[in-house]
Amino acid sequence: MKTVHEVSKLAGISVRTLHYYDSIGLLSPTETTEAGYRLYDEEALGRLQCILLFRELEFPLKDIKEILDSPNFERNKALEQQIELLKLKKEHIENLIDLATGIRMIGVKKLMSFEAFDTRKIDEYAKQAKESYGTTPAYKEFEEKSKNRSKEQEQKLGIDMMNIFADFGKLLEHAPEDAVVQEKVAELRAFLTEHYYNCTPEILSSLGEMYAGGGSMTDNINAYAGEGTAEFTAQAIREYCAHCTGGQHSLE
Amino acid sequence: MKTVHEVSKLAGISVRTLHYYDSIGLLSPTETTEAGYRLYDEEALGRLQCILLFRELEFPLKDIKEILDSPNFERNKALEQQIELLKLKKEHIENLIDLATGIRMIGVKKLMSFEAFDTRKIDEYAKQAKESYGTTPAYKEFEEKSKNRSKEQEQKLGIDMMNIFADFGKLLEHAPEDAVVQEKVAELRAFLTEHYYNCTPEILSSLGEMYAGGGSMTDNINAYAGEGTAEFTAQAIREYCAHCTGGQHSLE
DNA sequence: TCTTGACTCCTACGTTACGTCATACTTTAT
DNA sequence: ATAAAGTATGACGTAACGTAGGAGTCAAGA
Repeated sequence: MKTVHEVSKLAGISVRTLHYYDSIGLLSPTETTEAGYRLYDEEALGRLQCILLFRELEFPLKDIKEILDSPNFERNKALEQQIELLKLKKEHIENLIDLATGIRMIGVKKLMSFEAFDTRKIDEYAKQAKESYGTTPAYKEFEEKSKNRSKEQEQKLGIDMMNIFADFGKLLEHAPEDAVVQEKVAELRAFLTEHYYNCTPEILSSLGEMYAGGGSMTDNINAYAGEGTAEFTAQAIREYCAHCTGGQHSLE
Repeated sequence: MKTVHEVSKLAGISVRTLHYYDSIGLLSPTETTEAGYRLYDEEALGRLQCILLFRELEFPLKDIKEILDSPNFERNKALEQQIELLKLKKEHIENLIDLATGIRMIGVKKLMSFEAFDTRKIDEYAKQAKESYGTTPAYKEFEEKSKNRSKEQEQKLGIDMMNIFADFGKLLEHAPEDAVVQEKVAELRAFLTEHYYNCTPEILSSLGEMYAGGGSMTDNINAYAGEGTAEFTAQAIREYCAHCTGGQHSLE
C-alpha cells in the first residue's frame, strides 16, 4: 500500500493528478484510511500504468476510462482508431510546416527582394573590390563556396543575413561607435568571411556604402529591420574600418 | 463597413469569435454605432486575415497579438521558432504512432499467439480438407496468394480476422441461426475466400470445429472476443453449412 | 508531551479559445 | 405596428490539471 506521494514519485506524476483521477472515477484508491488518506496497491499501480500509456498516446481521459473498463478487442479497435487519428495529425502538421516555411520565404523574398542578396550581386561587388587590389586566392575560395551551395542553403544565408540587420535595428539607440555595435560589425564581417570570401576592411567598407546607397537594398533593409538601420549600419562600418586599418576608406 | 455577421461569413468564423477577439484586444472594431454595434473596415479585415493565418499555424492568440504589434523581423523569427516547434511536434507524433503500432502488435500477438493464425496452419487444414476431395486449381491460387504477402500484410489479415471474431463476440446474445449471425458467417467465408482460398462449406466446417476444438486457438479467441465466442462461432458455422449444402457435415 | 516539519485533505479559482444558452435591445422587412 | 433577424452583454461549460489556501494528520526529536 502506497500513499499518494509515493505513487506520484513512482509514476512521475503529481499528487494533484491522483486526486483528479480519483475525482473523475478513473483511478480510485484501493482503500482510504480513517483520516481520508488514499492508499494504492499493486493492482491500482498496474491500472495507472495503463492509464499513463493511453494518455501518452493522447487519448482523452474519458475514453481511457471506457477503454479500461471494456474487453480486449475494444482496446485494439481504439488503438487502431487512434493510430489513424495520429496519422491525420501528422499530415496536418506537415502541411502547417510547409505553409509556415512558404510564408517565411514569401516574407523574406518580399522584404529583401531577394536579388539584392543574390550571390551574383555580391559577386560583382567582390570582383570590383578585388580588382582594385588585384585578384587573390581568396576569390577562388569564394567561387567554390558559392557554387557548391544549394538554393535552400542560399535562402538560409539570406535569412541569417537579415537577422544580422535585425540586430542592428535593435541597436539604433546606441551610438555607432558603441562596443555592442562594433561587435555586431565584427560579427557581420565574420559571417561574410565564413560564407562568402575573406572580407577585408576594404570590402566591408564597400558593402557598407552599398547598404546605405539609397537603392532598393537600402529600402528593404529599412523595411525589415526598422527605418534608418541601413544608414546606421553603414556608419557603424565606417567607424569599424577607421579603427581597423588606420582610417582609409576604400570608396572615394 | 461590415457588421459582425458579414465579417463572420467572409472569414468563416463565428460572431462569438469576433466578440472574443474584441474582448481580449486582439481585433477591435474600427468603430461602434451608438447602439454598440461593431463595425469593421477593410484594414480590420486585413488584420483578421493575419490573425487567422497565424492561428492556423497554431500560434496562441497572445503571441499573435504581440507578433502583429511588432516589426517584420519579429514575425519572421516567430515563424522560424514555430516551424521548429511544429517539427518537434511532428517528431513526437511519429514516435507515438510507432508506439501505438507496437502496442497493438504486442496485444494481437499475445492474445492470439500469432502462430494459431499462421498461414502454415491454415495451409495444413486446407491441404487436409482438399485431400479428402482431391486437389483442385484453387489450391494453387492459395499458394500464390500467401507466398506473395509480406509479414506486414499477414499481420493485418490477422487483425482483420480477430475483428471478425470480435463481431461474433458481440452477437453472443443472439441464436446461432439468427440472420445477423448467419450473415457474419457468410462474411467470414468471403474473407477466407478472398485472402486464402476458395472456402467451400466443407472447409468452412472444418475450420469451425478447429476454432472450438479446445486448443490454444479456442482459448485465444475467447480471451480476445469474449468467453464462449469460439464455441458460438462453431455452432453458427454448423447452422450455416446445414442450410448451405443439404445438411451433411464434413467432419464425422 | 510538545512541537516541528513533512504529508495529507478539500475547496476553489486560473488556464485556452471559444460554444452555448439566456435575456434584452436594435434594425429591417412586411 | 409587428414579427423576424441581428446584436450586445453576461455567465457557465469545456480538458486536464496547476496553484494557492486553510486545516487536519503523522512520525520523530527535544
